Amino acid sequence: MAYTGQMRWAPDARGRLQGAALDLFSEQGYAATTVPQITARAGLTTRTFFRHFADKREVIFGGDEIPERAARMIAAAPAELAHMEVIRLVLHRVAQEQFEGHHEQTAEIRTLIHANDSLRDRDARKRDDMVRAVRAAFIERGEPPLTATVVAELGILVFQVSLDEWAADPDAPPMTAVIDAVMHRLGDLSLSLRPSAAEPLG
Amino acid sequence: MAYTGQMRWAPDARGRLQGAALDLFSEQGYAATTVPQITARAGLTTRTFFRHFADKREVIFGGDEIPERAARMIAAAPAELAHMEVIRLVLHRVAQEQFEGHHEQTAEIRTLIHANDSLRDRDARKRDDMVRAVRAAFIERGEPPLTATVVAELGILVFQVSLDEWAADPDAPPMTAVIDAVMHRLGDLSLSLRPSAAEPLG
DNA sequence: CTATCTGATGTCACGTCGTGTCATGGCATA
DNA sequence: TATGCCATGACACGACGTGACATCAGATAG
Repeated sequence: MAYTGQMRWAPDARGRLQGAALDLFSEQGYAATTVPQITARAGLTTRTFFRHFADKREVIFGGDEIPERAARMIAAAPAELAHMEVIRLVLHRVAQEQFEGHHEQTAEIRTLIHANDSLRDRDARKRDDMVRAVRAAFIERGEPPLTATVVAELGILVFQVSLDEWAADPDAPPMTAVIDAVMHRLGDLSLSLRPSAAEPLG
Repeated sequence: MAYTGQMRWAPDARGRLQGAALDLFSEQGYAATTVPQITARAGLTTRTFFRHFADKREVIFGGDEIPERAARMIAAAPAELAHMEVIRLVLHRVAQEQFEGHHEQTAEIRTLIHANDSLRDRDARKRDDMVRAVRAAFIERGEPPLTATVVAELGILVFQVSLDEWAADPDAPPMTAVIDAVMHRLGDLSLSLRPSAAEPLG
């Protein structure tokens, strides 16, 4: 299936590499696919692959703008909103704009990631990157560092759990609904952290 | 500093490799240290390194029994304890038994990890492994899956934030106190998730 | 005391990843 | 036509990680 013709100056080299990689990963698995295989299918050379992606995993994770967008949304959120309501607002918008309507593709990528330790590594660090970005945004809002840390961790916790729950269920409700469900469960659990709260535990 | 003598059958090869690696990492940095350098200092060969550690990073992360121990503690915890009190109990014990008294060494390792993306990757996946173990333990206790997921994520969130806060501060209070502080902050923040809670926000 | 077995280590060859460096080919612009 | 820019190619190379087989110390049996 490798192109023998002159693809060198065909447009969208990066996109061709991503397409070829995703195809091969689903055909043979991630580990069994080599970079030369990918570039052969895309009609490019190995060296060019590493000009577009820092390493083999980035062909899946590359071009993620969620941290920046989330930070901007937090900065633009009404000042009077409670911490976790800012989180809810941002997550809803990210869900709608980035994921809703791409359920199948998202599920495929999540499956791929969960099947390979090297990709799980990278996915877990991406989560950490998101936490850092959100934390910085809340500090920018004037929150004390520990509060910003915990809010950011909580927000990304909700995001990650919701994303995997949503992606794993073929008949899942809209991702915004999953987010709300996770946040509600979080509220239940946190009750026992506040002995002052006078509600009995379920 | 490389041993020229016959170290081949000297005891504790694994420990010698870890010691040599940690020394070299702090002297030259992680990325600049090669596996042959490590094995030369430990008086062994490259091949032997990879018999003891699956890859170069595992010389830092290897031999981590926290997930198993945490799972056993959860299984043994009194059935009437609220979710987050089980978490608090387990985290206190892990803090006391694994970290208290090793502040300096812990801080050094955390610094090393935070300075290198490849190690951050691995550290982030280790966190995910802990979440999975804790989640499984709560499911074993009879919790529904989503509750188990969120409890586990929350628990490990507290652990990770507390560990880094504690390690980063040379004059930190006991780690158990940091854990309690983080959990208290978590309770504050979660208030806004429960509109029914009648307390005003701080 | 010797034979044998076992497990850790050594030796060697190899494939893949990822980078440094310089050469080349298309395209735009003057 | 000349010039420069930039994406890509070509090549060499070091480091990572693995498979296969050889070797050596110590334990155990006879």
